[in-house]
Amino acid sequence: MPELPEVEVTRRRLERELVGKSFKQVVLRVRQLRLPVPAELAKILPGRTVRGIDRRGKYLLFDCGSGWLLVHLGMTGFLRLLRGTSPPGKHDHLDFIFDDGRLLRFHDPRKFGIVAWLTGDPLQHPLLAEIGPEPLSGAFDGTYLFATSRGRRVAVKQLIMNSGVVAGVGNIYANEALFRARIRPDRAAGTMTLQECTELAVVIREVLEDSIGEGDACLVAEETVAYYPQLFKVYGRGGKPCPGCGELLDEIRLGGRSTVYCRTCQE
DNA sequence: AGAATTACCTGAGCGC
DNA sequence: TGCGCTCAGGTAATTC
Repeated sequence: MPELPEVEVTRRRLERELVGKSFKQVVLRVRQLRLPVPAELAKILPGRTVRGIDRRGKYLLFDCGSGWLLVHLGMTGFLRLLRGTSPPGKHDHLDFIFDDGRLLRFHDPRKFGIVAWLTGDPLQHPLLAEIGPEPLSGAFDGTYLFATSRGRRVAVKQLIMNSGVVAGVGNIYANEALFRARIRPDRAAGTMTLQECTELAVVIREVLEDSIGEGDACLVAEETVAYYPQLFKVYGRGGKPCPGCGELLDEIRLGGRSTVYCRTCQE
């Protein structure tokens, strides 16, 4: 389940490997993802060079000159970089073949991903225009979070998972950040003090950066997927001892999402 | 406007 | 062995 750190690690690796390379061919096998993959990609991309790769939230943006290839990995998607030809497996929906023989393969069993072609300013595209500040940027801090949360009764965890509030914070890192900030996930967002908002903004950045660091450190040769459960203090550990105090962790559902916290350490 | 709910999709795990 | 159910969850769309 790619979250922001996994997407960022993928971005860094692909940036190293693909910038300067040109598309030679695009193979579309399954086009029905969350949005239909435009068939024109097969005509638009060949001959274009990857000038750079950016990220906005969990979206990857391949700068192709006068247009952008947008990729979202959804829940189960990943991009695999191969050399030469390789028979596609189940759920290998798209291949991007480069002029140096490299093959970038989009794999996504659940088909929640998106592959789209954007012209004009990509940040003005409807999929990206309403996304909140990047959590690793200076625009996301305690002052912003405090101002944004005033008067809102929604649970803190749901607030920070709202992509319009802050980009790219999914269920795993929302749980982890709230544990680290010692804030209960079901607190009404508007009850947070400025100090708590500041702490929360800091730890959100920390959990994401820690995970990115871990991913950078153990990049495997072919895969560009990353997922580091050894870093998780609470996610997936409901009913097990709290790493802080040893009490058993509570697991509840918030907005339909699995939510794990320590009733002793978080308030 | 904010909050809650639903839809999209497949594989894994479970009870029977 | 297999059927039906629930769960996993990012995000857009829809409804309240």
